[in-house]
Amino acid sequence: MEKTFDAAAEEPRISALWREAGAFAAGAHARPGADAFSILLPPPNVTGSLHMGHAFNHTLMDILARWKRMQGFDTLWQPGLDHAGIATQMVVERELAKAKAPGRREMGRDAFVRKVWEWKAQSGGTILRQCERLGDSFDLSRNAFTMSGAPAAPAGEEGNFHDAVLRAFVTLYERGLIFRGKRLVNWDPHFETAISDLEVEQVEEMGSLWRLRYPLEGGATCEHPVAFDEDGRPTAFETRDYLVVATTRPETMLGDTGVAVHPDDPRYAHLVGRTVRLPLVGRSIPIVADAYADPEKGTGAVKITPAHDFNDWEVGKRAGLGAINVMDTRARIALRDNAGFWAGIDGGDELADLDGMDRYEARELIVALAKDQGWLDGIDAETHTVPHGDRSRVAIEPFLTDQWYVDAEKLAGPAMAAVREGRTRILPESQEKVYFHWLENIEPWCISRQLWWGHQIPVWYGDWVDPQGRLQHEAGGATPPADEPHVFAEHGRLVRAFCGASREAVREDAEAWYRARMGERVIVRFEGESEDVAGEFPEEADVAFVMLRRDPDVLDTWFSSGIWPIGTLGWPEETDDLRRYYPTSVLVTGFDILFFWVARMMMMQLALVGEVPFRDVYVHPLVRDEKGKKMSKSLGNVLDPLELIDEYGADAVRFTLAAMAAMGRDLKLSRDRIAGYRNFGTKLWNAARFAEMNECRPVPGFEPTGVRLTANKWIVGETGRLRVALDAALGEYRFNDAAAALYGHVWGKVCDWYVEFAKPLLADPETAAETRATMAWALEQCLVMLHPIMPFVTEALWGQTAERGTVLALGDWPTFGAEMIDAEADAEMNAVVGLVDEIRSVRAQMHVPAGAKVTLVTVETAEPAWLDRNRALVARLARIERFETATEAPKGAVTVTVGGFAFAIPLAGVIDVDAERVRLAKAIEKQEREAGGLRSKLGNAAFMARAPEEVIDEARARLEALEEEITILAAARDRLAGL
RNA sequence: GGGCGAUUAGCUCAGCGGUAGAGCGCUUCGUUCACAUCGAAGAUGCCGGGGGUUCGAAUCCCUCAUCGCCCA
Repeated sequence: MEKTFDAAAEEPRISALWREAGAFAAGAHARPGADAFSILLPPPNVTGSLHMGHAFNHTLMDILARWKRMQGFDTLWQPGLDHAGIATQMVVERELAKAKAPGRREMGRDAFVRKVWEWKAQSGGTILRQCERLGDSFDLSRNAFTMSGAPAAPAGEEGNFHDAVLRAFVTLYERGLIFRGKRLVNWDPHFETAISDLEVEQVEEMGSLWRLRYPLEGGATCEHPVAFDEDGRPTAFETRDYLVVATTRPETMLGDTGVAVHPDDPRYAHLVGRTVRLPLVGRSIPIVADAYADPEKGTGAVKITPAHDFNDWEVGKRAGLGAINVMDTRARIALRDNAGFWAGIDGGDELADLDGMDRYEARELIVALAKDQGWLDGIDAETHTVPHGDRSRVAIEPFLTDQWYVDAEKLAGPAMAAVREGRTRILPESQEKVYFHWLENIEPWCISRQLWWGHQIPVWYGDWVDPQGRLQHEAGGATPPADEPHVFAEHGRLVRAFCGASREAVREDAEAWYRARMGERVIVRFEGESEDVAGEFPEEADVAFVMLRRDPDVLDTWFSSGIWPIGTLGWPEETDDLRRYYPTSVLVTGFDILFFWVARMMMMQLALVGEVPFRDVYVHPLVRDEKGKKMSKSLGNVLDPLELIDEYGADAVRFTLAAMAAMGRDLKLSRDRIAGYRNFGTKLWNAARFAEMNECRPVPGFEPTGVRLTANKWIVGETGRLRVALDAALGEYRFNDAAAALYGHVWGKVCDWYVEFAKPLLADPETAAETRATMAWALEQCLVMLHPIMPFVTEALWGQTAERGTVLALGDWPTFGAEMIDAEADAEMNAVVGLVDEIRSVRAQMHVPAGAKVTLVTVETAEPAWLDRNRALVARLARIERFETATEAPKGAVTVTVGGFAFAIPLAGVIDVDAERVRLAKAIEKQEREAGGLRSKLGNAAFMARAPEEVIDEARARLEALEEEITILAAARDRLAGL
């Protein structure tokens, strides 16, 4: 064997081994009749590449999957990719621009979608190959994709996911849980699409607060304070014929439809109901009373632009103000063909200059005009939060449009109940509160996107026909009848919506509806279909013809990933997989997508199949850099997991992540830490190397509880202890405890002590055979139990140390436990360890040369039995040459105590009396401090009366042992005084 | 503004009612036949401040301070 594990060379070979063995197939290594353990890979974006967050998330899942698989559960780890609407469309558009190819608009929708599929075939899914480097054991034969089976999907992209998404939409639509509405949305002017609340990030920016003067109409005036007394009360006023409003967005004044003041604001009470004349525009707009106007902020009067601000929208609704949209989809001022804008005004020349201008240019121009025309009252610097699109990074524009919404409030109830009733657990518990808080305050979820890459909404529109059979072609401005839920106003006319999972279903539905209103001779066609109706009604000339146009929008990516749990298992078909693996066992995810994904999956699965999607949700922290900063490309502090794997090996990276995965806190990753765990792998490797050199090979039928030698019994017991601790930790997602238990066992027990104990035993023919077998077994168990966290090095050693019938990934997880512990062996070896530690410590402190051999004197008539039996070990580990007994410690010796026995080490000529005096004094002081505490405790009547008996007994026993040691040490100190 | 969390050894963090822990770093010693990606030994803590509950508090409660994060 080499001295170290060559991760770079071995890892690909081992990955291939697993692939060939089909080790990750669902159900591999399942016991007959085993329960299922299923876990979903949160589908990475098809555009993505593996970053540290994935590496962490995947490592935790892989540990669970490998552990459960080895335990014999019917394990499914379901992988797949997310089509990631905006992100992918963005990437492909960027690629097209880079290649100087025609852009999206030039090539048209169908061609563009084909391009995206081409791109996906070529470079999508890189991330899944990168996952192999990490050791992810998901079942790639079941790889899913959120766009599989979509109409334009090329060969090889078949699947049911598209059908499932449409089915989900139709089901929710039919149950009234999806609706269409005209309201303000968060509009991304860069991508020209609506986005949901969650995709908006609030960014704090330095900005200005502009004060604008709006002239009062009808001779109204207001008194404005100009001087104050020392208590801040106004003492002098000036009469003004204008109102000052403060705004951070002067450009939206073009769409103002009112000015609000607080109802209790004495300054303006008399003005409520009057009007102001909007500068530049010339529109008369009312002054309204609304508590939204904060008397403390600005001037206390606030301009109201319902079409461009969420708060103003609400004020406008309350006050009955109209909403005038003054921008286009790219957030440019749009006035020319804007009928709503021109209604009732004729406007000044400046408006022509503003038309078509970007919103920020328009802002500058309007401020300049205000200054020139004397209605700019002043400018204050102010910081404020500005909403930004999380993908585009541009300021979003509240925008009045028709969009599809999920009535999230109705879905939230069952999602909260499921957690409240414990059908789904969220861990750590603190995340439950976050979950509830969000669901309790949930707003309708905007799910339509004005994009091309995604699931096109399965809704078609045809002209509305009223119950009397009259077509409403030109019903401009008509509002949909209240009793008709499927009727909407589209581009100024009424349309009837038909929703269905297939064209056939929609055609049938539509035909039935139209025929009921217009007679049997109605032909329904989809846009793009032939308009030739001759074949169907050859005899009839007066056939009514209805054309259905599909809603061009696509669904929010999170709508489709929201059904990931059932969609990947074949829903809406009632598949065996669904029965077998649903609900999934656990979802492992970062808290950053608790709302985006987890809560929505809960809502959607409960709505669609009436059952929770997962039993447990383990919410893990985010990976940050060494300084605790979120890793980001712009900060340049990104640690690339692949680079780290190249440098330290996948096992080291995985172990580090597991070791740092304590619940509820961010984890800060450092290279030192990874190097440390790489060293741990080397340590294990060399223990195996030692075993190989000593011909320790697994013995078939080896029975660990049948060993005779104390040291062997001891390591068998320690191994049992580890299994219990490890399973307990993993069962509660305490990955860091699992990692610590393994580290402590392998390094602290096996390597530090058992290997050393074994050395003399291996040299003695009497004890060699049993020790070889035990050593092989103990190491084998280390490999097995370490495998979920460090799969590569353990698999390599597994294959190297014996002929195996199977890969370790499909090895059997142990079930032994506390019954393996032999209390006597435990006590004996602990005494040996204690003695060796004491002697080593004394030697180091007395500066005894490392190579020097010394004598150990038991200050007693006879040696304790445990020492007698383990002389060879102590001799070797503590460098003892001779063992003696004496009733009194020799002069010039140092004293140590172990298990109530006093041992002396004669160091005549070597001993530094002063150093020994200091050492003893220090030891006694420490013991006395503890003993003192215990004595006062035991002397405390309240403690004796109220503390549990075990605690009292424990304290007594501990005090007794302490006093014994103190006696010995004190005697040693007194003897020293004579020197 | 609302909510959540953190404050423990030089650093990064466990522990969350019964004797203060780990890794890294640091100091000293060591080329003993598994391992220098190593071994042995060692130092370092009023467990953020104050108050309370309790026989007993790093751990539970209150409060203050500081720092994060999420939602407005």
